[in-house]
Amino acid sequence: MVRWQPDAPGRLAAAALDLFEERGYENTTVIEIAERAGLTKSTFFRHFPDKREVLFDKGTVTGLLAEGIASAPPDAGPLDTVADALDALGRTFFTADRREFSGRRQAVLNAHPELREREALKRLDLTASMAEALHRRGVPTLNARVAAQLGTLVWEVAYDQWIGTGNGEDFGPLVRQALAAVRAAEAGG
Amino acid sequence: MVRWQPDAPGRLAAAALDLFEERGYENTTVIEIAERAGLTKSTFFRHFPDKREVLFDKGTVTGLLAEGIASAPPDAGPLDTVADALDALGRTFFTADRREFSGRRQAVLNAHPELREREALKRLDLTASMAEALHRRGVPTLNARVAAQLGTLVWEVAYDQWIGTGNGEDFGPLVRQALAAVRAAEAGG
DNA sequence: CGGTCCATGAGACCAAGTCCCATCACTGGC
DNA sequence: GCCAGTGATGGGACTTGGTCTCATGGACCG
Repeated sequence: MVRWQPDAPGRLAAAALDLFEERGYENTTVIEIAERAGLTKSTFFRHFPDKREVLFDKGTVTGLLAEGIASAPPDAGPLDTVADALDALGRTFFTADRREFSGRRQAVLNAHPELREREALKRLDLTASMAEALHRRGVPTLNARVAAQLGTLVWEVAYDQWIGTGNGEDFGPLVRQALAAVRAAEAGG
Repeated sequence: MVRWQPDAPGRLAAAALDLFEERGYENTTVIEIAERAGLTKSTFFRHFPDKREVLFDKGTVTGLLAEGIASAPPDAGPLDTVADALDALGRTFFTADRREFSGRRQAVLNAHPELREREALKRLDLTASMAEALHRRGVPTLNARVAAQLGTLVWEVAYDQWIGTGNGEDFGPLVRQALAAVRAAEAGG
């Protein structure tokens, strides 16, 4: 008989997602989230810096992406490097078992301005960290920023597809497909 | 003798910027901002939906940019269209007399995560509205999104230059210069 | 059996944000 | 000149997010 149920952060996140779906973000209290997870407000704020953050994970994606960029083939161009990193990220993070959760989460994020705002910040930081990682590979600053902007777009397109796809398609092919589409649009635009 | 001093929102914004510079965003209370402007908390929240918003203006930039895109020469390519719109925006909004204020404001934004977060949301919405405006001109969705991403980068680069420039250079030339640089980087990346 | 560690609980406290009602100068009609 | 309506402001109660400090009690180790 254990005293504490395991994985308090995970239970809090699950409870929060449930409640946000049921009553909406602003009609859900932190205390209610904590209670549904069998915990208290104190414990909630010990695991998450604020209410919004309960639906985000602490920089793991950013870190993995930066690693992926660093360890891409040295002769790859900037945008291919980013695509490689996204592909690797998909293998370790956007696995089939996470797809349903990601879809529910994304729907909630889209529906609530406060959460969209947090997501916007994450995306900005992600783009900046991609550019920085490319720069560390020797890509000139502005080229790195261009590739990061386009890479972010590739990511958005692929992620939307991944969530929307009914048959559980893998993330990697979707990335490559999105990359090709963005390149075509770039050439034609 | 008038009862109310004019331009309450402006006075609140000025007071807020002063106080954020002096003591930092999180060490400044909404009540203190209101008092410095000779007003009260009630009035503050009547003019701004929340504390962060006091340093942002209500969608005027987004609106002007969308207009600029709609009224660009019909034969211009997507990215040129965006650059045109940025140029027009510079003439009506980023005027020389606003440069010092913009610089102070930007320094404060950069220094405080909560404000950076709001800025990130504004930027995301701006990019989305650019893409939408381009789409209304007949640009295919993905081409529009690519141009919006690159246009946002052009804007960032030009805006940094504009703020950093000591001799009060006009916004328009900085936009064209940034556009050329981004295009060169795109070709070389 | 006893001490230490660590995740949690409890509750006071402050500031952001909402809401409702009072106030008071200005305006226009009579 | 008086009176009613309008609109920006003030005041204060109230909820909730977020911080902080201290207490609790099981687990692990000797």
